[in-house]
Amino acid sequence: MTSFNGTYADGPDLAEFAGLLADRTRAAFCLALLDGRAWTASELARTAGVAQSTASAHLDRLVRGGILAEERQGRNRLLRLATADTAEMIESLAARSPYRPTPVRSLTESNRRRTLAHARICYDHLAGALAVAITDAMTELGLLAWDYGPALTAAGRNWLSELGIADDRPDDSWRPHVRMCMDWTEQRPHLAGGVGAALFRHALDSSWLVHRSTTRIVTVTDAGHAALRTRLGLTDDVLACSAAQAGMSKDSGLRQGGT
Amino acid sequence: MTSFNGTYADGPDLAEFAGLLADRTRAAFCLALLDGRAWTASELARTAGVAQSTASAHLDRLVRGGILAEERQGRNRLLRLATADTAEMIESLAARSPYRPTPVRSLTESNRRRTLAHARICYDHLAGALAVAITDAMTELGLLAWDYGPALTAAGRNWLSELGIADDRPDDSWRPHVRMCMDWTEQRPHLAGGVGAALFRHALDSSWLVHRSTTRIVTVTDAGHAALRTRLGLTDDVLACSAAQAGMSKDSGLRQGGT
DNA sequence: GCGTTACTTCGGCCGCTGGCGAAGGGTCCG
DNA sequence: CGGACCCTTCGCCAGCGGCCGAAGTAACGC
Repeated sequence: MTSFNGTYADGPDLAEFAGLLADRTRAAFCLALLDGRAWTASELARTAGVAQSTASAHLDRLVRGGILAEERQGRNRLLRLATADTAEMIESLAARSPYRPTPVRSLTESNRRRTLAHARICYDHLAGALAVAITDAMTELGLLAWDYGPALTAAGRNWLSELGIADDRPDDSWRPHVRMCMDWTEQRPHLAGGVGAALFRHALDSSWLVHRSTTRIVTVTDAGHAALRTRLGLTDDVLACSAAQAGMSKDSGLRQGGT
Repeated sequence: MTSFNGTYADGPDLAEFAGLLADRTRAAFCLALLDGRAWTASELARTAGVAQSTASAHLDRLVRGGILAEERQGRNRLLRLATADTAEMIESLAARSPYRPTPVRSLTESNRRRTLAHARICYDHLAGALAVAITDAMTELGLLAWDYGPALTAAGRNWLSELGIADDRPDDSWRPHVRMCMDWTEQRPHLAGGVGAALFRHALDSSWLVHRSTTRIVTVTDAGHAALRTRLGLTDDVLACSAAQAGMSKDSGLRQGGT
């Protein structure tokens, strides 16, 4: 008698699905995979701080539940988020989730967080303060309009094609090509969807941004500084990693790392 | 050592948030509340088939987590989904969730499911086969365009204003006014967002549709039949509740119930 | 072939979470 | 004021679910 749920027994089993994400370890996997890469099982295990055996079972569940896709490569098990759509859902849940603060343990830790909050990868597009600033600037310049939900204006489409950005279709055609993604550090929307992804790809290809592949951190190159300043009117204080602080040495080191 | 999650310890606590929905009872509450009404605590308890004490604790958690909003009215505790946004999120999770079939226990049970799959309320808009058909018809007639994600065309805006539908802003202005909501019975998108809600409201106001308040079931009136046929070209087989079956007596009874 | 590496399976442990009913506190109504 | 009703608090119980480590299998490289 403890298990019978009367009227609403049939229908979608929301609890089961949500249960997939309702575990620290599995959630850590999904958040890590938000960088869009494919990870191996042991990388994920190490990141989440659990034994391989534990990770293995969790990964089974996530794959079976359709959240992750796996690909076997020899003795490696490669895991990625199943679809862009899935990433979108996880983002939106993450934005609603309470922030779990952890005491800062070191200076490098502090730097990591600051750079992460400034610009990071969010599956296939850019997130963080910089992403929000870009979105704001595009609105300011009349490239984005918000009247009927976020959309590119004619000027916006021109702007993109001047950059040589192919305006390709999103994989799921019924989903908006221009979409907003709630930024969990800024609690404000930033550009996502097909256009957001295309713009991010362009920024990487043009070496405006550099992505060090082991983390989600993205850094702005000198070329990126110039481009974003002239094309979007971004100011230096937005482009630099938040208020000038320690860690500039690291920053500048990374900045000249642009290919 | 069992609880330390290394690198990803800080950041959004996705697991905690997902945990709110990862319980049969709490999920049942949320799904029930998708009808957009405010329910009392005991109504919810009864629907989910748990003791009041159990429900009380669950409701605390859901309110504390920001999923539900509560309002005390004398000795009653009224609960509703916190925002339209919340409803949207729950819908989207429900659409991804596995369908949990339950053996059909009776004829009325079977009828209930059939009518629910045909047309039901989904927070502030219409869902079910009828909603999908309406969306398809609007696309067919060039009222909706999908090129850059779903949007109203100029013709669509005219069509709405001919109906006298105020094209009001959604509460969250950064979210698309025209949005698609994945239908969990049809597994195809139907119209939602501000426009979807306005259209549904109009349909109720004009007595095209009738909503019996104790369930999520919506039925089409004779006026609704006529209107949807002439305005959108819907055919009778879509308008009637799926393939002609038993239960017509009930149907016709409801249909003439239009105010 | 051998050792190494990557992942999986198994058994056992522990703690969290959800369940109940009984009793207690508000609120409403007659 | 008394009874009915709605909700909450409390104590207790049961079971699920996550964790680990050890042993087993499968792939790679020398």
